[in-house]
Amino acid sequence: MKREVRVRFAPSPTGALHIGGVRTALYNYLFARQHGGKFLLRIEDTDSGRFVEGAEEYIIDSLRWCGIVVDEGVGVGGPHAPYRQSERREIYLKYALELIDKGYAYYAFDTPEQLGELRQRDENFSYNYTVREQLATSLKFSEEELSQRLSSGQQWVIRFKMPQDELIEMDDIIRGHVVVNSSTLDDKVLYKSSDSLPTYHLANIVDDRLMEFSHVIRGEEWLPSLPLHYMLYKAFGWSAEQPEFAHLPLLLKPTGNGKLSKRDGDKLGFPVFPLEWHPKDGSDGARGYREDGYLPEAFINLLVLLGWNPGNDHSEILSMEQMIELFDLNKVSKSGARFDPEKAKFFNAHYIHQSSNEQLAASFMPLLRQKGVEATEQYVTQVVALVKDRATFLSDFWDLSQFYFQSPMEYDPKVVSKFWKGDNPAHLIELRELLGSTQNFTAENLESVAKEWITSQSLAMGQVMNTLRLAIVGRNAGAGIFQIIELLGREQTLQRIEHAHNVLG
RNA sequence: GGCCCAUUCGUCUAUCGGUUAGGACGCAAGAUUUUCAUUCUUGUAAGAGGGGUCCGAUUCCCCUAUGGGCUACCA
Repeated sequence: MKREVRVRFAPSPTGALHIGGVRTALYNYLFARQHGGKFLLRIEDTDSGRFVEGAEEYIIDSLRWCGIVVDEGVGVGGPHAPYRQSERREIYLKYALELIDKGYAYYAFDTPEQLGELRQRDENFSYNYTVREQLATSLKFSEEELSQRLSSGQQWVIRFKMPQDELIEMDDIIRGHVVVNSSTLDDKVLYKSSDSLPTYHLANIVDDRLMEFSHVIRGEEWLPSLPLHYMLYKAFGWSAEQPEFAHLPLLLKPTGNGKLSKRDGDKLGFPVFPLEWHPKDGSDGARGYREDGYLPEAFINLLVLLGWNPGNDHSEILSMEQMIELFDLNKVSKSGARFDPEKAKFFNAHYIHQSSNEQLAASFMPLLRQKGVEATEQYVTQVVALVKDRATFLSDFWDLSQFYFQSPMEYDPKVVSKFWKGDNPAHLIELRELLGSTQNFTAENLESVAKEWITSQSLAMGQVMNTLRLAIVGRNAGAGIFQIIELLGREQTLQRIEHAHNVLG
């Protein structure tokens, strides 16, 4: 019997959501949608010390921008609410105590200072079966001493009693069968009295069970704690209901070694976060894909391919719908994926070229208004049609199209020295007359009229055309010159030629 | 150091033991073009090393090397 697919994205609100995290969310989402299941958002804020204001909103905004829809959880609610672990704190202690009752866990009274000392004395110190009987734990205390310590207000933690020399056999959808000897593991803290909060491990297992997840899809950094998680499920007697696991490969730096970090983006000139991040405490923020001019479709497309591929029978250009249809956890690669900013650009350029002129114009209008440009949506749509093939980012549009809205402020010196010489300026005056008197002011007609004239005068096509372009555009770039001229209109065209003469002589 | 995971063109990857090792990005060349682009065509470039198993290994096993992750009262 197959159970209902329920998966979750469970970030910790310790800062902006890294693109690796977005990819994890995306894979979870695709998996859920493909199986007609639910995608949940849970916030794991059990570390009061690392809480960052605004991080949760950032996470929600990022998912929304990417088009990843949360079915249940923080921000939308649901039958297992609350979904913020800090609001579930009263749940966890019960489970920790249950483990103590069953003999799978124990109280430990070591202070952080004492532990620090132990680690300093022995570099390889491990809190495990070799030392727990000697340390200040409930394992060696009499009941009286234990209750005395507990009631004295002394701080304690509950640790998992990792068994000695037991083979823990695990299965991972991506990595296959993994076996670890329990003796190499330590007694992880499950619950701490200092803030009455569980650690990740306990909260994670308890919540995953309570919220009835069928699969846990998370980053590879969690693989080392998978044995502990297996042991916890077993200790609670939940092994039969335990979710299936899939550990995703990490996202690596574009160059050099190590996993992608915030500083790589700063150094190499690309964003590591989906959205711009402004910490409320005034510390350094970071740029985002959205603000850099990426389309969300391009962003998720480049992200989905970092660790997964639809295979040779399919294009790498994938819409969310196609991703949902094709995604396959079994085909996720095992090794870390190096992020390639060049390919990111390719995807964005592609999606911009594919976008409708109306859509692009709509996102361009606000920027134009900011620049103080007055233009109708219809005109902007026509402009966009002519420039979009030259754009890689939404943010390229202004540079690419400024001359459609304003006369050239300056003329590219290189182009000037190449074409504003000899008889060219004089010819341009003649061409101006011609354009001024041409009745049918369309690109097609203008072009044939101009070419006919150039040929009849035995002039060099390139010389005349480029001089004209210089006067109209200011540099050697842009769409076909007659398309530009048609859009600009007769009056503006004649004016610009005249203006060029006035400025360039 | 210990434990775990990984290793195919520069990068992302395909290959379910037998292929001229395929695709995409990048790069290069060409075509189109009055400019800049777009687009199209072609090219470039790979199984970490060493042992096995097998008629046959990129594919399965072992060792080495390299890379990565974890090793907190962080997630």
